[in-house]
Amino acid sequence: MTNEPHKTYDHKASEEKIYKLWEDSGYFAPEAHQSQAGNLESKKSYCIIMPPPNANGSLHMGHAVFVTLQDILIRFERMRGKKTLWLPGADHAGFETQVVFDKKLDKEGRNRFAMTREELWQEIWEFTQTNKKVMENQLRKLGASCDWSREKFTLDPKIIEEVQKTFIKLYEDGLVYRDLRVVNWCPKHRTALSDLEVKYVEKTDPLYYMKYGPLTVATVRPETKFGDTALAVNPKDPRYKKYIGQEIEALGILGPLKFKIIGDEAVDPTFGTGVVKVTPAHDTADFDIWQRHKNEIPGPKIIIDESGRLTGEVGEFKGLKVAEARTKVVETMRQKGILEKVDPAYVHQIATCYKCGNTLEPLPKPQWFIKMQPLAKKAIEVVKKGKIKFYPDRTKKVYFHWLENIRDWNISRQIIWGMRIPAWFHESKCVSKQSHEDEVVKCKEFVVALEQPKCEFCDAEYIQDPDVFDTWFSSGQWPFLTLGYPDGSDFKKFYPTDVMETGYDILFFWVARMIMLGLYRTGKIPFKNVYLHGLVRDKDRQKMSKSKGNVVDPLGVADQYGADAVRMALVVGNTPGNDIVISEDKIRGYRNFATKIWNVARFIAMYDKPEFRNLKTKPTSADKKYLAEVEKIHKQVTKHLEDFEFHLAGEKIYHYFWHTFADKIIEESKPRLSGDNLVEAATTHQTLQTILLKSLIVLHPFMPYVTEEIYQSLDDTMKNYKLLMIEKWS
RNA sequence: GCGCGCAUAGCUCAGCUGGUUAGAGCGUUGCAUUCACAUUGCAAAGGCCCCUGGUUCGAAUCCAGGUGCGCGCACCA
Repeated sequence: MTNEPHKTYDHKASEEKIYKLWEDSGYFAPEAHQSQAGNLESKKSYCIIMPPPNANGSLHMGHAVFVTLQDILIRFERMRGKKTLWLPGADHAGFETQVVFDKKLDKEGRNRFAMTREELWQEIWEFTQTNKKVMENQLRKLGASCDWSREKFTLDPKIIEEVQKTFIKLYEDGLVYRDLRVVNWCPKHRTALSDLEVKYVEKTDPLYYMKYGPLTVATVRPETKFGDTALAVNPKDPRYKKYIGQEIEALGILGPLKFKIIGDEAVDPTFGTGVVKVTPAHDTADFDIWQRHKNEIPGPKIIIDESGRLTGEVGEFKGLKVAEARTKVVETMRQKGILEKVDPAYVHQIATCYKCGNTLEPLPKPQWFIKMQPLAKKAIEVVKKGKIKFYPDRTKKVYFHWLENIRDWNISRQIIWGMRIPAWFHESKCVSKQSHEDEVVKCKEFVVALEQPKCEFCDAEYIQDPDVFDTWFSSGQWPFLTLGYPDGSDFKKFYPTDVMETGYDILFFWVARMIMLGLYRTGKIPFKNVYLHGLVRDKDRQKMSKSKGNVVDPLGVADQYGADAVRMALVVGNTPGNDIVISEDKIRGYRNFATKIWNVARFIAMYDKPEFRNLKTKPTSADKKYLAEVEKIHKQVTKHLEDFEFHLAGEKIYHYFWHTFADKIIEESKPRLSGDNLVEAATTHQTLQTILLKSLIVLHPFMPYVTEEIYQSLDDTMKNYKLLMIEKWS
């Protein structure tokens, strides 16, 4: 330290060097602990599976949050002597990545629908591999002490195989089924989406009242008229009771029509006219009505295609986009006198694609669904019994609410970037035929299996389902997949993991599904604790977004102010589960704190004298008081970290170090240090050194770089180990 | 419609299971200093702890209601 000329901590000179020191030491891996004598002989293990960032871009502040919090926990537990494993990974992020890649193609004037599956796959593969490398280095820069030797990618062959096995098991247990349903279809992306991927937005639209013979129907979607197969009323509605079971004649746009009128409880007599047109192909509620009246009325009549244009028996409207068709249909109805009136400002919620914001088109599609209720029941149970704890505790109410009302999960996606579904369809139409024993045999329509099956009865081939899994189906299994379930030794050692730390925005998408699928596949909970952090916002509490131009790039500010400063800014003042406010001012403040730490260390080193070594020090009562004080802070920080109160832990040590240690203790020590009484000076110096070391230990999980840099410059007599990273916490 | 939250200094927020003069950071205003600190230190100003009622010896803290705001879920055409 004495020959260190810099007056400030130079993070640029330090970070890369220090990270290399850590990584080369091997202590990111849990195994290293066993070889370390003394401190790290504990048998206790501690594991966090890192939420795998999507390999389709670079890291943002949200990633910096989880890196910081998880690294704090890992470093804390490592110093406490546990065999810590923080397992990193990356997610292929099926749909998300395909959307990002679509945009890239768009810029280049290309289109994925004009590419072969193989070409597209290969290009996206390379794209994700490049991103993955970038992200790995960004994680390093932020100081993540994770075990790179165990890094996983969701498309590793072993992982794909296990995911497919889970699907097969679900199928064999009757929890996966294939069914024709009206699904959430995005006409832009041309894939179905799960219910969670639907974003409802409020919209004001005209409500059109259309005549159907003697009755009138109110709708916002007159263009779906061509797909009507019946009318429905509430069976208790006195106005319409008499019509039930009857057939009415109506003037349609393309000519006269006949509709049967049915009674169904789902019809709300207070809405509109109390009469509903049943369009089973293009409305989920209508589809359900049809399901209940299958033998009375015709089934889905498709008049809108996958790109959101009119198709089928729609006359001159064929090929029009839905919005255009609506205008023209309304115009035609007006001319023909079918339109009774228009309520111009009807406020309602419409389903949109969470990615592109386009209106979703409900379309009937056969898809793979997971029956969620049995899985949800167990997932509720383990949390109710306290086997999994939530931080903050209130988040579990939200978790219960969702699980208690859960609906079946559509896991089919009509994209190519993802894991293929291990289902195989019979090539040509299944034909019944006579076997040699005059029995009627039937080829199976589909087979669920890892390998391509052979048909027992004919020469036709089974072709694999072109669809892929919803990405969350694979990430929902991430904890046990990454640990090498079922036979991996890591699985035996580290599962269930200790903490799942992630953003509250993916509680349903990810956390709940990990619990359900983890329980289902392994019979055990995937983790013991769930810690949820909030969304990152700017100093005006605005959501960060590129369009607002308020995005703080974590790597940019880390480069400017140091990773330690960024980490600290993400911790202090941010309570569990609440949104995280960050600003450059705040980061600058913690850069100054790093400088403060640096100078405290420099100051103490300045007063180090070789002759102190031979003196017997005599701690005064003031020294003892100071030492007790730092011990108390140490205890408090320990408790806060055990309770996942990062903000309190960070603030406490920050405040202590600056305003007690630097401002008071050091200031008061100055006269003694420079005085003539050597024993007094040596004692004082000794006390300061002890406090410094203790502080460095407590600060290390939060600000690993500057603390390690200082530790490296300390005299060996003070240290137990070569690295602060593995110093004894207490 | 159902559910979950939040309302504390100019701004962003801490204040755990109720207990002496309500805290931090940033900002503002003075003063000091280049003595380890591209600074830092000392000090000051600034709050009906949303409103109303209740429980209590005592409430920012617990309960009820109200008001305002945020978020999540939801197949009313």
